[in-house]
Amino acid sequence: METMKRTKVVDAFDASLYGTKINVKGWVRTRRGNKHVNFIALNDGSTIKNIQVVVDLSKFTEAEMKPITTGACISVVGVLVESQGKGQQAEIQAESIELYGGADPESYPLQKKGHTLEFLREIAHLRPRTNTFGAVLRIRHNLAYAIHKYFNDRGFFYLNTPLITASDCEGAGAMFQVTTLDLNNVPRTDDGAVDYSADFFGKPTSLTVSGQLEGELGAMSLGAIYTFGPTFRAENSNTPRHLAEFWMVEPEVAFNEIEENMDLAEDFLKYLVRYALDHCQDDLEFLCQMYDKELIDRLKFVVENDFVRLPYTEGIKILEESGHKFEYPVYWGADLQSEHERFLVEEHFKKPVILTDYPKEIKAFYMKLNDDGKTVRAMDVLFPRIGEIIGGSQREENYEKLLSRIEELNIPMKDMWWYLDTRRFGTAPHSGFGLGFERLLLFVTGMTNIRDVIPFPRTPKNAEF
RNA sequence: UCUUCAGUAGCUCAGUCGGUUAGAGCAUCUGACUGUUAAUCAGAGGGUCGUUGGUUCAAGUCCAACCUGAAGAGCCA
Repeated sequence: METMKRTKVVDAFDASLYGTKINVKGWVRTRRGNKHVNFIALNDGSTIKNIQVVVDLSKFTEAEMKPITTGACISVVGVLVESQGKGQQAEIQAESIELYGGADPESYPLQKKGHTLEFLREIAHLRPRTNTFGAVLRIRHNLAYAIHKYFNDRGFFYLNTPLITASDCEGAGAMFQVTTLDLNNVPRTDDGAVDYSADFFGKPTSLTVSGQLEGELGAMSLGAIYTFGPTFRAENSNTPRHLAEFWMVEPEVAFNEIEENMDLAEDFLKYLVRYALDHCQDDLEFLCQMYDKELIDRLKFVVENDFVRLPYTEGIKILEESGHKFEYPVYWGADLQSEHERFLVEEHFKKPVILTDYPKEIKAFYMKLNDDGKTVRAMDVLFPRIGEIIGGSQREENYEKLLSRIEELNIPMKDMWWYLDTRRFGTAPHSGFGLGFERLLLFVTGMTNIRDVIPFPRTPKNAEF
């Protein structure tokens, strides 16, 4: 087989290449035909499109063709031509084919017919070879890149916050413990407790549930930072919106007040959705056609319309006066349930809503108290179909007020002196928020289960791949 | 974790009132077909009916527990 430079499938639809000999490599999606001519649909992951390889069987032996089945990996050299058949622009007239690896058709689990998403979750190691997961994972990459680009272009610095933390009060749910102790022979102190002084860090440690507290340190020195990394929640949540390991984006900006925080969140979300529309057209069209006919219209709607900004108190009033029957009661001071959020976003306003100024009792200790003494400068961005996509706030910058909230809530702060130091030394107003990357991907791809927008989902009782 | 639904061929499903040999489509294999488009046509092979226990002359079917999956809820991003 002659050696020549490989052409990616995504680049093989260039009409200026017609008539030239090229080399493509990829995995066989289907092969069909008769005893004179075969057609191979070849995909290399560079695009959702397959390139059609036309094989004149008089030029190839039966032994050469037999292992070219769905799932096999081959390298093809041939002349790229405008397709003689309908259904594709270009095709390759095969001159030589090298088999890299066959795929026994009796045991290869992916067929050319459709599979359910549930079945594909059981073969997560192979599902990126499907159109759907190829599309989702290409969109995921593009949005990850867009996040870095957005912040970089605006002077934010990418801050790497720790994944292993010794603080047990990040305030966002159950944590996975990290230890090198022998669990079959745990060292004990005299009173029978686990002796963590013998552990790797000399104290109990966990996987982080949020980079926010360290992010605030970054904001109070570099001015504007963002984190983008994995976070871990040991909650026993079994829903289509929760993962035990997920990726979170957390910008934190010194001197931003809550209004500027909202401006940033809205502009950021619109930028990301616009980026996907501009750069992932083929993949979005596929997902739109196969799963959700209104997907692209909904994405455009979000980009083109202002988000509603609504104080919690007014939201409660709308819900109370709606006449709508809710399973959970609505009253001032109640945390909003999914049904309440959905009513506001999907039925009342019919567009994204930023809900602000929640009662302090239902929000985290670090949020800035309003002058009314009852509400805090929190903001949740609520999206249609997926609910809360962003949660954020202006942070309490006053040392005494922060300390009294910590005491009110009995938060163990013995390991958090470093966080309080930001308020002791050169404190300043600052704000930030957290965006669940997979929640964003649910919205942008139209997928309905969060396990289908991350390559290797981690959920209770599932860490197979 | 709670509620509901589901588990039958490699995949997607049907299986009546509990009844004697377990059904289809697709996939796979064999053959046919001179440009296919999830190709088409003909034939063949393929089953511990999630697991365990129970009721019954008889269980894929009824009962219980457990396992697994999904949807809704809670928690949250």
